[in-house]
Amino acid sequence: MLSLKKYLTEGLLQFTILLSLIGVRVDVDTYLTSQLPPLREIILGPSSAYTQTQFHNLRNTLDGYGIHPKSIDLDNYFTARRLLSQVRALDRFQVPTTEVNAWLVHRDPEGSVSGSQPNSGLALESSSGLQDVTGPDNGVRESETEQGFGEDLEDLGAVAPPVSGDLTKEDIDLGAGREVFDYSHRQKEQDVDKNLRDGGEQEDTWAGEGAEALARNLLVDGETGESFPAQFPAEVASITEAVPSESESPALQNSLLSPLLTGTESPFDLEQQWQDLMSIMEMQAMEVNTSTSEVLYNAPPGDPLSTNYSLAPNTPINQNVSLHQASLGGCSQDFSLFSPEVESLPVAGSSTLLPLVPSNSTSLNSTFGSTNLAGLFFPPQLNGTANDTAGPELPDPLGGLLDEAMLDEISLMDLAIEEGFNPVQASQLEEEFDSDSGLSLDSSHSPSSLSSSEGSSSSSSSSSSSSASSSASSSSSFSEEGAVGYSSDSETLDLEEAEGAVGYQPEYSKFCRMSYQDPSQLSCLPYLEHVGHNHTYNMAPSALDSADLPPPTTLKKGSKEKQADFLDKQMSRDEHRARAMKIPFTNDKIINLPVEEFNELLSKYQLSEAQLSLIRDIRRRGKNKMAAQNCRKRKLDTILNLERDVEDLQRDKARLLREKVEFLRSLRQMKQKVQSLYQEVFGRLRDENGRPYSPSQYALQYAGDGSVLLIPRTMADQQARRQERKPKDRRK
DNA sequence: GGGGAGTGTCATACC
DNA sequence: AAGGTATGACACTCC
Repeated sequence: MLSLKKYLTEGLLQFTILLSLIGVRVDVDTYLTSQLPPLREIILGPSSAYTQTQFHNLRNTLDGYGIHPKSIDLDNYFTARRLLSQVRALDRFQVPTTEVNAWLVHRDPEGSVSGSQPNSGLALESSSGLQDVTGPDNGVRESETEQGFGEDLEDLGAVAPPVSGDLTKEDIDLGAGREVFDYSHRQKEQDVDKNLRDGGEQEDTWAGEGAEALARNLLVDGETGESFPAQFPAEVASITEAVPSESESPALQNSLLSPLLTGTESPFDLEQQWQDLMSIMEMQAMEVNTSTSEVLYNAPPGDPLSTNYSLAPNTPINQNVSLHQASLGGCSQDFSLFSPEVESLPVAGSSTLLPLVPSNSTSLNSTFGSTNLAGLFFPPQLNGTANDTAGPELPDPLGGLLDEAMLDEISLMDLAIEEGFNPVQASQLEEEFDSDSGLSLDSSHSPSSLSSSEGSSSSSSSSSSSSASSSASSSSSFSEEGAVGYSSDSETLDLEEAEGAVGYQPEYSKFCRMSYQDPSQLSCLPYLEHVGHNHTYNMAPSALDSADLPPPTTLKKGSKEKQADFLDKQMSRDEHRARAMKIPFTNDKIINLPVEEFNELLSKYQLSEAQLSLIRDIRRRGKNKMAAQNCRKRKLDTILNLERDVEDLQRDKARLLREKVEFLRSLRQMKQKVQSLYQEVFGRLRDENGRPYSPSQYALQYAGDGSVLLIPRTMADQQARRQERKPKDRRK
């Protein structure tokens, strides 16, 4: 992490210096928002090849800003820009495209040196990243090495059906959004959809869940809802189209793969992983959706991306564009082809856009984790053609490059999750809890404290009732204990008693009711400060009139009279009624006295039937009022607790997902080690004549007892197929 | 003037 | 059975 920061910092410095040297003002935000790389890398993870397109996007966007393509500072410039975007992505769920680093480093020399290292990781990257989406027009088949790698990929079981690009797209892209966009195309697809009902249904699920969940996220095309999975399609496309046809020797690669991949891929439900990641994104979307999504969705009609795309609908996703092409300035046709908006646009007959079909487990596998695992782990030298020419010492197929690139991507994936998700969301949530702002404040302070005080007050109410009932001096004890919700301070009591023991001070009693004997708690309840309703609407006019009659023979309207008027206004309906009916005791007592004391009190006075009825109504209503308040507080408390539980669960889920990613990374490293060992052991094997075994004819088989056997490839292939069937059968 | 929030009240069920 | 509590629904006021 520290090294990464240092790296990025240096990049930023370079970027700044370069900008000043170039003298070009660059609107970084425009770049970043128009390219939208992050989620793709997050999902694709270790597929360094796909960052190539981003690289070209960088260059393409550069065009619009007037930097000459031949500028010698271009690479530095782009590097700086990429680093800047990485920095910016640190606080979000954006994965810096470190894959670009690997690709760039090895891609540049590829034009001139590729032939010298046909089996290196370079071949892997260039094949998957450059050749993959080569459209029909683009036709330039790249080196045989790349083709061979495509075959390798296919053998990994992570390859889409070996069909033409169009058909592949038809198979994969069943997105509803696309149908909306392209009705004619949709009509054509309907027949296909019928045949692919299962896949379509599953995709509907995706459209309903994934797209909806991610509609707020950065890379979701709000119109088609496919853009987010469209990150996969990019890889699917690359992988699929990198494989023009059935492998020449499928058995060979299958057998080769079997010891390394079978059994390790199956335990993981990659679709589930994908959905988990989508969950992460979804949660992340909760954090960043507002700003970025708007930027994305509100692209102006004249958006150069869409415009460019509409002008050349058949333009393939030109991931195929090589660095060489880009450096020559041929970037105009490569416009931001990975932009989600562009990818989501309907392109009739286009074989390049391959929106993800989750139902296509193969494609899905090829897109996430395992694909990358498989693809990265596949030893290029195991390719028969390449291997036959290889020396006796099998070169490390992936080498440090692959290790580095892959681990970079994985670590970036973690970084994205940790930096983008964890701090932004989890810490934010924690901050919310800690700072207790907003609802959390209410939750921790007002509701809970209220509820606690409420509970205590309730208990104190009952206890006060019991204690009051047990105590001899009911009145005093009652006043001091403050009948729950209607307690008044001594001043109020004095006023009440001075006024003939009628009513209480509603304004203050509201506070008391809310704070339950502790008005000081109101300072913690800002949302209660404005509460000052006067619910006297149901007061009987007669009662009001009688109650509001100014005291006779008072010539002086002094402060006392004003105070009396104020109190009159503050009195509740029942208080006015009680006053009108000349009830000889306060409503507080009526309401809060224990039954025994209440009855005792009633027995002390000669009350009419109307008075008794009113008193009982007052008591009933008063108690019900408190009950309603308690009920509402409980309700609010429940909601807040549920909210907190949800947040806790979300945090737990994020943590579990991070752990899952960590496990996947460990698994990948282990696979890599196994692969290295495999290559080392196989490369050292010699037949009776001292010659190395051909990987096309032999393979190493791991036995259950830990031993390693050299067996013919055909046999290994058969075993591999058997192992492939087992998980399927288990699922059934 | 409409609508949300807060509150009181009623009816009802339950303890 | 009476009293108390819980809660949905409604009405009302205030903002």
